Amino acid sequence: MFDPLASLPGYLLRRASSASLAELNRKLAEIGINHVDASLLMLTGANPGLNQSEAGRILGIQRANMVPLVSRNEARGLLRRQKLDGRSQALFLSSTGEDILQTVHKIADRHEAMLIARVPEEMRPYVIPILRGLWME
Amino acid sequence: MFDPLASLPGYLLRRASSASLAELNRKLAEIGINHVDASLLMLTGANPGLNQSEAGRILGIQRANMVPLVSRNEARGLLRRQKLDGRSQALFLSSTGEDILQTVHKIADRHEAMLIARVPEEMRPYVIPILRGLWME
DNA sequence: TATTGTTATACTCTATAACTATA
DNA sequence: TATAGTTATAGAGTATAACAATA
Repeated sequence: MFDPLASLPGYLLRRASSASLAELNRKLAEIGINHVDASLLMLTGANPGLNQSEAGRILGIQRANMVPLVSRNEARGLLRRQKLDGRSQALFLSSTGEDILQTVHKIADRHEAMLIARVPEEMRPYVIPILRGLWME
Repeated sequence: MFDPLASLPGYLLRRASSASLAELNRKLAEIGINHVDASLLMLTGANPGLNQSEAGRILGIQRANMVPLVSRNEARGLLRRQKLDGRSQALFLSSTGEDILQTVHKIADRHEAMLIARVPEEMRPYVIPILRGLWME
């Protein structure tokens, strides 16, 4: 059985991404969130007060889809919204959110370490530059 | 604005994969198929007569989800099914399927070349080994 | 007993269009 | 006019459970 896809970077990218995501979501399920929630918490933790649309642009999530994402994390008590002006609202972590973010970082670090460990040591310095290159928009 | 996700291989993997996939699907739309159809055609072209479940296992697609995938490509006249024994059926490309596969290969080659071109030249030899490493199952 | 193909279904993710309120 | 947030909805992708027929 020959797999002609196994030498295509685009295909490998998709399979690697999907496997990594599934594994990360299994880990994050322990604290009741998924990888999208985690990315929003990490972004908000690093940029308190950014607004919802900015967060969406950085995360590649459309305005309309930010609504249920922010709402459920607010409902969980992890995020809060604060009116910036009449139309935009700033996002902040609650104190519970700050605590959860520590755990998120631990889980993410463990996950990233597991990923990188699968790459031969001499190639590891190239992982991030290569992935940044492949991520074209 | 600081993006703490931009240095996480797992996150870069996801964003790179999603951007690459969207671009590939735009190209494949010209011939009326998507990346999953393309992967099935390529696999079947390389392994005529493999059965539906085998194809699903290699492509990471569940049995149940192979049904509509194979059906629509059969309905398009690209694939045909042939009874192997009472329960399994072998997959083959039709002659139209063989023709379309040539175009698929051209599109895929163009896509992969575009991807790889975005990686600094001295790092290109590491792209496939790194992605294979990151693809853990 | 395990496997193949199938159906039906539910759930998540993402995309689009339209609306309001505001800058 | 352009932007922020929102609602509603449609489509695609994926996951699960169950079933019949067959190895």
